[in-house]
Amino acid sequence: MMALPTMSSVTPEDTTLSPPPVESPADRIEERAVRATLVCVARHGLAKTTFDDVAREAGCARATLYRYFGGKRQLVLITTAREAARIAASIRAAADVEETFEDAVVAMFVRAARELREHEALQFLFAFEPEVVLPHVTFDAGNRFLVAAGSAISPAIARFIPAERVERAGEWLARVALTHALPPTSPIDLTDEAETRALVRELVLPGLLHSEPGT
Amino acid sequence: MMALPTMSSVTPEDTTLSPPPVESPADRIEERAVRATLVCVARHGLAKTTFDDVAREAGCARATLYRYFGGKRQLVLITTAREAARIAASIRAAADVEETFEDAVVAMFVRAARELREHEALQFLFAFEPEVVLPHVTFDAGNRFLVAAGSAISPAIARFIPAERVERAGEWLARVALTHALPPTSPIDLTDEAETRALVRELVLPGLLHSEPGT
DNA sequence: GACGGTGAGACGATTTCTGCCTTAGTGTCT
DNA sequence: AGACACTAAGGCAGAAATCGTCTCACCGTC
Repeated sequence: MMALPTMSSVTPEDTTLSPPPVESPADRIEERAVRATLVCVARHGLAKTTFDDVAREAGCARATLYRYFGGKRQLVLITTAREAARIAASIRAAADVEETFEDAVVAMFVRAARELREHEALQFLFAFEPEVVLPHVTFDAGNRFLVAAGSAISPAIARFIPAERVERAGEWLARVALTHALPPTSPIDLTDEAETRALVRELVLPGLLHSEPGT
Repeated sequence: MMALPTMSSVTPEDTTLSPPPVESPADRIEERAVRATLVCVARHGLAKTTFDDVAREAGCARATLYRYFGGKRQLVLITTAREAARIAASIRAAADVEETFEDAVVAMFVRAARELREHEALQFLFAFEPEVVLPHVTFDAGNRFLVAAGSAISPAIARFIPAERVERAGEWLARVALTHALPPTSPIDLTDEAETRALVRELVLPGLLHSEPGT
């Protein structure tokens, strides 16, 4: 069960320090709306979440949300994009503090698995509205999701891999991570660092460290 | 997160053995509907649960539910009554296997706390729709809830208490249990057997074992 | 074959949700 | 002070859902 997030007491400083800490009210409303969307989806599911719910949870009027987003569809799209970017950044950050390639890959796998497992909205969708998410993480006309995920993590492994193979390596890492992180449950728990290291050492790294570039 | 209960594979035998194990289809549908209601409330909350949802979850047609129950209101009432009876029976059963009064009281408290904590539908309501449940567990024109709860557990303590004081004792035990089991959280975790035993020994039993009957 | 019970679906009535609008209130800038 | 930008609150009409009831086909039992 999740804690009740009282949106009235929003802490003005966030953990993001890349942009200057000034926060325009527009950013705060957009931020609150995105958070509220996630809270509502985690609580009621996407189908049962209304625009009213999000506005109430965000502590603003419906009209304000219409001004920022065009409607429920766009709100969900923006929320999804934001969450994807946030998770990708989190995964890259986990890799950036590691010294070796193996450590970086293990850290990314563990971080990715934890981000997914602790994501209450995503968990709800996987459990009760899989038709909403499954099409996006499986075949969707050219593996757009896997390609995007691979591109997102490629920067984190660029310092370990020859440039011409970074994209392929990133896509493959994303593929391996997804296979183990998403249902159906795999025998390996990617949130467990030791298990993940064994997997990475035995099965993942050998495929990435050989010298021939492949097709 | 809860497991996905596939209602299609309903086990024909239940743990209830008081009535003969024959189960008419009417009982099975009513049983499925009650279960489905709890599942839906745990998943979406009471406000967002539609009659359609319950019918789909129960694996039967909406018309069938209308035949058994008159509508959402009655369905919820019957479900509530059934759950209350089930939990009360569970609490009594926990007491019945104990030898001493102290053991019985401790067992009832622990069982009650666990029933409440593991009750996903109830947890959802407390967390997100408290206005639905709070009026019933607090002042509701004569403490109907506490009186009912006390009467429900009185049979389990009748063998330890003089008959003329059983009702008052049951009502008081229910009161103490509720104070600690419901939010706001108390320092004592009633699901912890040792903590509960200390509470019972120091504060609960002394009030019940003195000889004068009170007003 | 008749019968009772069920699932599936259609139907209007009602309620809710959506998207857009106006109004009043608040804080900032000039 | 006054102009201005922005937002909360709520009204409104159309769209969509939900509700309650109905009919009909199907199926197992008698």
